Amino acid sequence: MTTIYDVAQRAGVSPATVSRVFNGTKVSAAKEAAVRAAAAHLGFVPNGNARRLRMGSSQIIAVLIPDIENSYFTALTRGVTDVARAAGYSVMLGNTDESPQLEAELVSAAVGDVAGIIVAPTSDTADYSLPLGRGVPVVAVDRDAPLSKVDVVVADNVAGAMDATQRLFELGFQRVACVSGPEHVMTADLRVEGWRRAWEQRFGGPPPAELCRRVPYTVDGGDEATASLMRLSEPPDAIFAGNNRIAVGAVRNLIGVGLDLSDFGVVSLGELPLTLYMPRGLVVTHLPARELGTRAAEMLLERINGYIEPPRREVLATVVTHDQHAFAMAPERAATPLTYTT
Amino acid sequence: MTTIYDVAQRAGVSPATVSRVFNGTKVSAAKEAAVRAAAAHLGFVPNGNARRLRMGSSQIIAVLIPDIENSYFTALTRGVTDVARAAGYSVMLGNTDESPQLEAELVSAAVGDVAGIIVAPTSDTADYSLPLGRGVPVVAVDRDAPLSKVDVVVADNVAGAMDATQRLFELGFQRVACVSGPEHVMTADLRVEGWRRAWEQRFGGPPPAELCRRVPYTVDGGDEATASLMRLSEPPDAIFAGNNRIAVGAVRNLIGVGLDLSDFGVVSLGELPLTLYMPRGLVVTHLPARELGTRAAEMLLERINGYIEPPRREVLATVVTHDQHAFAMAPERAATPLTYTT
DNA sequence: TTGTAAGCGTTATCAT
DNA sequence: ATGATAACGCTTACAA
Repeated sequence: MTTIYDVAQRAGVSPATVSRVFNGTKVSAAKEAAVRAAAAHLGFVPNGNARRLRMGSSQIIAVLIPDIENSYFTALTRGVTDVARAAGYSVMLGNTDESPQLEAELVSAAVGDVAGIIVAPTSDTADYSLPLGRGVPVVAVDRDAPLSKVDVVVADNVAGAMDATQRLFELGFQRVACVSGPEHVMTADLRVEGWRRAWEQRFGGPPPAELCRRVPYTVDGGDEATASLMRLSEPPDAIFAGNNRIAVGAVRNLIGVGLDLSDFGVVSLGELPLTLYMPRGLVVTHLPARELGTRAAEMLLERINGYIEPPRREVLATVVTHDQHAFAMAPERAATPLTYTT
Repeated sequence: MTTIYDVAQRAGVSPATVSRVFNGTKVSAAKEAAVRAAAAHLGFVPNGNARRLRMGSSQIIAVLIPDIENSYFTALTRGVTDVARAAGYSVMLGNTDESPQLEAELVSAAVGDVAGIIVAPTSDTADYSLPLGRGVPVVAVDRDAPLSKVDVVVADNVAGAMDATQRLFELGFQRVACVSGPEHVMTADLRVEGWRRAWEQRFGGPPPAELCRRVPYTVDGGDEATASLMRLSEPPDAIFAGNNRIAVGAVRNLIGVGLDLSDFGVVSLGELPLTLYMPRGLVVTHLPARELGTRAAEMLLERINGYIEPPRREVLATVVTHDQHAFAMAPERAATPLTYTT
């Protein structure tokens, strides 16, 4: 392995000068040229570990998400990588699989390797005292981390869910059910809350308990919950789906039993990727996934750079973003899109 | 920052003993307990940079993909992370955005930080002599890297494309056009070749040049190419789409102009994510995305662990995988799925 | 501007 | 089984 000593020798300078060349410190043009020539000749690449050990900083940030195959988290990650790269940081990716235990493992693996951590907590009991204690800042994204004093960037889940549900009421549906994610997952809890509020505002009372289901954030979860809901003696005439996968499962189930989605309301909180058709009647509330990621990355970089004020909490509105993939609906439908944004 | 010296002092042992405890070397039970207690009390986490510097190895592998927001590459990445984690490695993620220059930047940034690199080359002129020269193994995935002697794992693109196109002919379509990715992107080239062969086998001669378009691997690319194709004096009656995004663009365009997909053939090489509806007439050839990732990771780990035989090249068949998200089609359709696998 | 030299926190070699 | 100690490759005072 070629080191700065090899380069220095070949260029006829001291190791310090080589280091300076690669760090932008002032060096005479002649020596700089010699160093660069020598480095190129020897194929020298600085040893990142040595550099980081010496400088005590890491230039890597960890991103821990529950599901790398969900376009929502993928868009979020894209936001992070863009900001990180622009600041000279690399991104280390971890898939927590919605498992608090796996998340904890990944966090402790990351500490000692990274300059900071961006995590979508898999549980409202997640504890980040380990990295925090080591001086590694943490930013929670998409979901709160109530037990730890960390910066937070989340979407306005209650408002988004409430608006989405209200939209179904406005469309004339009466019995709007809710299929949300697991208990103790913050986004899932808040989306139920939004649904509940819309219901109360509409009818002046709480919704029937049997109309609300909590399932994994998966297609199958949405499918099965929908099946179960439709077996009720008084089934719903519309479903508020807590995320995109659940929405797909719901639609899959409804189509499977031959239901026409123009007569049955479905709303997805969160956009669908690469959508070919938006079925008639499907309403989509867009979540600012990429912005969540960029904002989280910006806040993390501030912390890394020494910002020490008390934790901040930012709530991003569910923005009016025209989904470039969502308008492949039939022409007559395109004229009056049902796509709904808060 | 707590170091092994702090722990050693508190536990009344030498730093070496602390190191041994954390590396599984034999230590008396009493001392081990003391060390662990002290470490826990102080919140000690080993410094990865120091360890890696000393050991000369990194426990991190870089994954460089062209588009983190494409479910195909996301599934591939998932495969890599699973294998990597099982072996105690972390994954560093880079988005090359299909840009050879950006890819080169990410590669040189990764060298010196990682134990190995898995990359989907953005160009058939990609050169990996830098990492290779530094002893950092590289595995090319999804696409070949003909200029560098690296291990390769790819799908059988020619066969997949050929079979897909043949399927359209079998369905009775006559003028099957091809919309593939950019020139010099290997998968795009090979998929054109597969289409060409199917055409030749069907008609005994080469396809008309104007029936083949090369565009970016994007929805818009597929949309625009389709529009252009349909303006031909003799337009196609079916389209072979070189990847999932292009397929979505093609379908979007066709639906936009009011075409019924039961009368027009479209085949996508590569699955669609979270698909709500499979339009009648849409054929999907599945690519073994996750397997590509796991295999690439396995081969890379072998190299990292000292395997020094000549470069290997593995071609994965486009497997018979029933896409769990792709069967939400109308019931009568589900009975005779058009989903096609090679 | 340039060189010398002292660490950064760990592991591994050598004694004990 | 345990402890002292010398690297690993780099950055950065401090000198010159």
